[in-house]
Amino acid sequence: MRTDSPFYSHCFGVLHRSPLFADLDEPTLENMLLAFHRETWKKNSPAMSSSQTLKHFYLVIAGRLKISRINPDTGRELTIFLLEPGDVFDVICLLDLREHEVITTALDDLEVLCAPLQQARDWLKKHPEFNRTLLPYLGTQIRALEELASDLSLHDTATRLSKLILRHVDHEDHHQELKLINDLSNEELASMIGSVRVVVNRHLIKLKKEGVLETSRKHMHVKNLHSLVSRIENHLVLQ
Amino acid sequence: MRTDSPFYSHCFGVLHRSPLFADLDEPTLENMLLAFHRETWKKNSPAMSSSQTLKHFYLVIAGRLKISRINPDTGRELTIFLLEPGDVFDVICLLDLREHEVITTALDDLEVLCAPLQQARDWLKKHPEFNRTLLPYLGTQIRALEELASDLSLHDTATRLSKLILRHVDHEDHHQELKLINDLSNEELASMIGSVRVVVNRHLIKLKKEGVLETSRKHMHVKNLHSLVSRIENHLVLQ
DNA sequence: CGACGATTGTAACCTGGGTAGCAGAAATAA
DNA sequence: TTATTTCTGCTACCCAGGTTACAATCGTCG
Repeated sequence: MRTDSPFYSHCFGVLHRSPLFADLDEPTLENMLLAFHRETWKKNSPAMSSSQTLKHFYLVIAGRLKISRINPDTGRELTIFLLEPGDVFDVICLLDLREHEVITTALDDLEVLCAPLQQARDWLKKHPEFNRTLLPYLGTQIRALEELASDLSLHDTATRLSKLILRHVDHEDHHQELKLINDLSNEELASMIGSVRVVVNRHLIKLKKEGVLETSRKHMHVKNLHSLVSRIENHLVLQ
Repeated sequence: MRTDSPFYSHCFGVLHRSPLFADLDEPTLENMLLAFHRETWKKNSPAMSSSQTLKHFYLVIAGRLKISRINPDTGRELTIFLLEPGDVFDVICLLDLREHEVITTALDDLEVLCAPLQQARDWLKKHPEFNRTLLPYLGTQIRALEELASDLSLHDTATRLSKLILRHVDHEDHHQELKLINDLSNEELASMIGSVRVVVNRHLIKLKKEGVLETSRKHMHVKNLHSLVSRIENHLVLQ
């Protein structure tokens, strides 16, 4: 990658905001960036295959990348991760070099940096500070997975949906818009909580009628945050 | 810990069979063992609390340790991990030093080694070879969690139970006994697949009637492995 | 041995959340 | 503009898998 391109400095900005890279010093970062090349995918297209992630390591620069699994018999899909700029993929292959069978989908026009997987593993050895930032990053990923699993088994769909929304409320924004997921279809939301479009739609309508949410097509924002919270804590299912 | 005790050599044996430690050389292992002290819990008692795992790092030497989550409203439990000798806990705290709220239960009389968490983190820095073995270990943990989550959302209880059994068939043993879970109650099995005793019992009885399994109280072994496999692949639900 | 707790077998019943289907609205393409 | 696709809203229906309850059986411990 050329160091004088505007894209290069854009990448730099993304890295500085990523928990994985923010702590690294400039020379290390520059060194890493040079090993990457750029790849892109169009919105709503399948992205890297599981054979590619065995050979290459990706860093999301722009757009969202959905990592999911599908039951081929029923067509049901479960979103495992929803990656955003600053995230890397596939961390599991990085750890054990074994194939990781998942479906990847570009939810937006996607821009990633790509380096040989072995290269990334070398960084782990050579740059202990990268190792130091990777471990907490792994921690949050594992916690997210564990939360997903236990929610699926311990909570009903209404609670899971409320938790999903709550987790993405932008507290900085005084309108309490949702970040990352505010433009997803009911179908995509369903995939994130391990349910189905119709059910998500049912619950969303109920939440709207009760004045908790406001939605227009592919957009939603929270009107009554407090009610949303108490609904999760008390498992309230009001009429 | 004293290096001349029989317990010490027992620990050595466990470590040599653990994927996490098998690759380390003798001096490193000895060095690590010296930093540990021994702790025990009685069968069926709650083990370490989530505040303890923030300060200490544990290595299972004997007995099984169940890591689970509970929905306090319903009493439903989901087993997240079932740790056996050679496993360590809590890897998530090791990664990010944040509290990890789970329930731990000793399924047998439990013997663990315990070291200060900071000590374990130092090993990661000082012994790159430990780091090297930890990463693949993390990989298998993450894969297990991901499998759990997607099974919960994409497969029915019959399939999940069959997969659980299949995963624990001891192929070395020509009787195809189950390892690790062969003496668990229906209740515990249910917790492992995110279901409920009655449902697990229903399916087990069906499997027995069809000659796939044989069970006596708290014990089971597979009679027809082939049928079990095809039942998972084809999602067969025979009468 | 006898009694008590834990586990398993079985039945009756109920409902959350799934499937199937369609109409209308909104976005997108032609 | 019209045509086409993608979404949302809504209805009717159905069943896997949950709850509850109880009897039978097994272990084990005084």
